[in-house]
Amino acid sequence: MPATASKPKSLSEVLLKIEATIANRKKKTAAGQAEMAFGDSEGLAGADTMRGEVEDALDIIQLPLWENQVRGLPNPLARSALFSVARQNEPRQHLKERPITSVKGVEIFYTGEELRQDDEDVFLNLVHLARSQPLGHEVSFTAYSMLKSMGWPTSSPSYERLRLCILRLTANAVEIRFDAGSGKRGYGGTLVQEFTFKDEEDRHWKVRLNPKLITLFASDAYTQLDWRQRLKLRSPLAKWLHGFYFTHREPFGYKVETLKGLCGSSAHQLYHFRNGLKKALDLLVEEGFLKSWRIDPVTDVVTVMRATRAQALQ
DNA sequence: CTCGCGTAGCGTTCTGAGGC
DNA sequence: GCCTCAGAACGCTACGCGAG
Repeated sequence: MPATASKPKSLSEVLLKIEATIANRKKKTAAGQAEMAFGDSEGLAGADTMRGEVEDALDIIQLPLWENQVRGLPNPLARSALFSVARQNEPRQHLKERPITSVKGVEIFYTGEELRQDDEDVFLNLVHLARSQPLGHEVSFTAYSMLKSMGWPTSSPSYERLRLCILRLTANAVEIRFDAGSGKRGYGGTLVQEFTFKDEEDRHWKVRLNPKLITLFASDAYTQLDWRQRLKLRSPLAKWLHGFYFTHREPFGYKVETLKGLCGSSAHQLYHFRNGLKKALDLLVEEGFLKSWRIDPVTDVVTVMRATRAQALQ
């Protein structure tokens, strides 16, 4: 098997490679042109390799390099029921081209096993790991480190839970259309493109994300979520609200019923959901994310006041 | 020290009943 | 229609252990 040019692993490596290639090309120009004019096969092969490398390099797509204590969360995902808060012990539904409840300006159709907040945790973390290299390249990690970084226990059920989350994120089809700043955008595909569980040699799990995911991470399409704050929230509804209100600098008022739909709650009665909502909002105040909240007794509209950064850090 | 696994019991969440 | 509360279900956690 002929040796192939190794793929560059990071943006800086790619840039170095391009510089080296260009320098090399300049050196060879005079002699190279003469060789190629005579149909020198090595010269042509070299030119092809070089073109491939440069094309590869120009195609590089990389996520924004946010800090370690935050996670990049695409607004359309936070403002919809794609990652729902459904009861944990309820069997997950298999959905087929199901329209997902979302705010105005976001349209989502989903096929696959129902996704919940634990899937979102895993997805956010995979994207976080993937941000340091070009999208579409393999991301490698140990299950243990992944569990630790999500604050999950490292006991056997958690490994299985993590495996199933990645499986669900791989075996689906999502169609997202949303308005962002400069007009309508969209994404279609799986959330995780490919995975390998536990490489026999190094015990690492490997996943590959779809490069087209970059559409969801344009500067006006995603939010940098406070990860440590999210980790402290154990209730799925509190996690969802945290993500939802994180994408709103000045949150609008939403009716309890609207929030129930947006978060994909499985509560049968609205007052049951209202109870859970009150507890979750209290939790967000406790963690310093919200300054206060209120449900209007007449209109049933929920209004929240976000804490300033300084207040949140206290 | 990191990683992976097993298990008992706790805790969270939802539901239905009963009352207002 | 809404609220409170007790019971049920089961997922999650704490803890300990072993391997590398």
